[in-house]
Formats: sequence, C-alpha cells, structure tokens
Amino acid sequence: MLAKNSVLLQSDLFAGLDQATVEQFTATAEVRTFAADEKIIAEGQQASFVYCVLNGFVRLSKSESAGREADICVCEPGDTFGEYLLAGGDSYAYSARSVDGAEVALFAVTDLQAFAGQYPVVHRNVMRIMVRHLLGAMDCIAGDRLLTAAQRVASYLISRCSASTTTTRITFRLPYRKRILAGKLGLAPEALSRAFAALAASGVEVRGKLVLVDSVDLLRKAC
Amino acid sequence: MLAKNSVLLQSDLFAGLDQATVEQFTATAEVRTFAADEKIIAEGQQASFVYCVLNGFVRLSKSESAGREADICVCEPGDTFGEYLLAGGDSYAYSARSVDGAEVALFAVTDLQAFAGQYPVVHRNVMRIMVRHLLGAMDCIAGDRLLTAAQRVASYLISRCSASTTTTRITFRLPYRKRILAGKLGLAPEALSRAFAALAASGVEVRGKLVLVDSVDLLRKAC
DNA sequence: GGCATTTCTTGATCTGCATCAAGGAACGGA
DNA sequence: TCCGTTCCTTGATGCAGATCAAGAAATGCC
Repeated sequence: MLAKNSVLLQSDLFAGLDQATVEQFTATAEVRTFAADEKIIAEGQQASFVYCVLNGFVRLSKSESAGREADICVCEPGDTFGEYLLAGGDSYAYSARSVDGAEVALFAVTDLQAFAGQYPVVHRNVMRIMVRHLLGAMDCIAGDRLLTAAQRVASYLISRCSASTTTTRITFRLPYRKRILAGKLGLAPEALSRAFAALAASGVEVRGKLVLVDSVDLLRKAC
Repeated sequence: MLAKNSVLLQSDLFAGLDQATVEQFTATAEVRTFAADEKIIAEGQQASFVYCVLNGFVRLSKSESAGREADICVCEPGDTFGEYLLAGGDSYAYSARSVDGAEVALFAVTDLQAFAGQYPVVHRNVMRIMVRHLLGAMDCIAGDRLLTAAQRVASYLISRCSASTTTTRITFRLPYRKRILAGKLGLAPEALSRAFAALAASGVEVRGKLVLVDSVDLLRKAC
C-alpha cells in the first residue's frame, strides 16, 4: 500500500493538502485490482464512486446501439474518472475497463463530497481536473475533424516530447500497446501502423514501443 | 435592456440567486452587439472575460495550422462560454464568432471570481455547466467516431423533440441555418442535405427550417 | 413585383480510413 | 530453446463523406 499513497499524494485531486490529511481520508478508500480488460464501470450504471488510477491504465469508452465502442480517454496513474459526479449526476456517462490489469482507488461520492466540504481546495482541484478534461475533449473533437491520421499521431508524439527540447533527437517509450493508442486517437490499429510508416519521412522511427524522433521541429511541420 | 435581464436571470450561471442580486451584479457587465459572422474572441488570445449569450447564436471553433476551422459548439441564448477561466487559465482555448448577429454580455473574470466568492452557488453553477459541456463533448467524440452522418442527424432531431412525446407527429423549426447545423455535427453542408434526404425513409420531412417528424420511435430506430 | 444575393440541393469525382485477410514479429510459458 | 499465442504490419478492397461544380430554391432589397 506504499504505492497507493505515493500516487494519491501526487494526484491532482489532492493537490494543496498536507500528507496527513490525504492519508487520513484515503485510508477509508477501497482499493481494487482488475485483471486485463476487466470491466470497472458500465455506461449508464447507477453511480456511487469516484475513481483514481493507482497503477496501470484504464480505458473510458462509450458505445452505440449495435455495441461497437469508441474510446474517449485513456487514464494513467494519478488520473481520476467519474469526478464529474461531485457536481451532481447519478449515473456513469461512460464505461471503464482496465487495459493490461490496473489498480484503482474507489471514493464514495458522498464521502468525497463531505471531504470537499471540509477542505474547499478539493472543489478547486475537481474544477481544474474537469477544465483539463473539457479542453482535452475539445482538442480531440477538433483533431478528429481537421487532422489526418498521420497528423493526429504526430501531435500525440509531440505532446509526449518534453516541451523544452526542440531540435535535439528524442527517444521515449509508448506507455501502452499500440492497439490502445490507436483507440485513443480514434483510429483502427492498421491506420496507426500506416501513420507511423508515413511519419518515417518526418524522421520518426518506431521499434516496438520505442519511438525515436530525429527532430521535433521537423515533426511539428508534419502536423 | 429588458431582454438582457430576462435572459441572464434564467441563465444557469445565476441559478439559485435572487433577482436583485443578479441584477446588481449584471448591471456592471458590458453588453456588446456583433454583426453577422463577426469575431468575438480569438483562439489563444489573452483571456479576460467570461461571456453569456443574450440573443442570437455564437459558434465556438478551433482551427489548424492551415486555417481550416472546426466547430466545437453552438451557443444559444443563456449559454456561457469561457466560463472555464474561473478555474484558472489565461487564454481562450477556442475562437468565437456570432452566427447571424448576436448580443452577448461580458463579465470580467476577476469580477465574476469575486462574485462567486461571495455567493458560492455560482461556483456550483459553473461546475454544473462544465459537467454538461464535458459530457456533451464526450458524446460528440463518440458520435463522430461511431455514427454515420444520417445517424448523427437523427440523434440531433431526437434531442430536439421534447422528451415526452414518442409516437405522435412532431413539427419544429431548426434554430439556425443548415450550414451552421452541419458544422455543429461535423459535416459538410452537402452531407447534411444528403442525410436529410436519407432520413425521409424514416419519416422525416424538411421544408426550409421546418422539420416534420412522423414518429420519434421510428426515428430512434434509425440511430 | 422583380432582381440580386445567399443558401440549399443534387450530381460526379476523389480521398482517407475501415474492414477483411494473411503473413511476420514479439512475447510468455513450459 | 521451442512452441503457441498475441500483437503488429502490409496488402487489397469497399465505403462514407469531402470536395468540386452547377443548378434550384429561398431571401432580401429596391
């Protein structure tokens, strides 16, 4: 449970609170472990918990009548989901599934509401988290509507390169399988493969999960 | 200025406040009138105001490097935009343009922050507005990725039919030009035309801005 | 009412991505 | 190390919607 606290203490949800306060509150939280691709919450289901990812990744998705699913978001450790329930609402707007197995903390909405009533900074934190999600969702809509597959992949890669470096050569690892990344970008896995192939012309080399970017500036031109 | 107050008083931003309080605060707000398709705010611009639409419609859009624009949202009277600034942030994340001319109220972020500090219900209201926007944006992403043009148009029409009626015949007017609706749905105007034509098979007839739906149930099956 | 402008529709073509299908690479377990 | 599974890539095809182009309808102005 050491990992649990170190992630929660750094989570944006509890920013601005001292360690003891966070630990006292999170001591009451349930921690659950999910196997690979296990369902965590179902879209439309009665909502009672706000979640925080401790370990692994969680996919948020919405599905249509025929059952096909679209990924809305991929949550990393420290990210919350269902936090919008704090402002009211009684059901989940999306499904959530673990990616390759994940560990998440569950906070009862009522508990978190009481806690936020006591420590107003929590409300500010939730606001900030929702703003980030909202602006991210808007970017996603604009990206889907304006950019080609290769352009979307290029902007994802740029966002993963630390903002500081520009002309230098950069290497990093994709945080999850390519199939998951494809879903996040609204692409079929095949389209992601082809986009990576196309970006070779912009100095991008992909070896497994390892990505080598020759020049961020060059990549920025591709997008 | 009578219209101004009646819209603002009913706006979700000021829900739960008594009339006198709202009027006192909004008296300080600037009201501006914009011509057709006039720029209200520019993406990336230094942000200083939160806006509320009083009259007409406002298009929010993001643009890519080459200059093409994608509509993110169409705001109606009573809707706010830029409200996310209350949680921090110093620039606009999207551009805003009047549709066929519009009247909007401007609230200085600092003024609104002070007002919200005095009346905490305003913070709750902003939270709720952002939740609505966030869930709407997520629906939009899922719709773009999962539904065909005709299906997206069908769900828009359904959302415009008062939730109560189901089997009855329904008539209503589109609130704005079809070009604007197409943009909101992420379609080229031609694609919207064709989608309407295709929905004739589901009992939808369109005469100018007038829409006649034979059966909402039938339409629901098309989507 | 008549004319000019804007908006919408319809048709033809083109492009980007999904989908289907199969081969190859990486990975994990015995 | 070998084998089976999963993941990824590459090729072929199909489809949805963008774009281009032109005609029809609606709207506004004098």
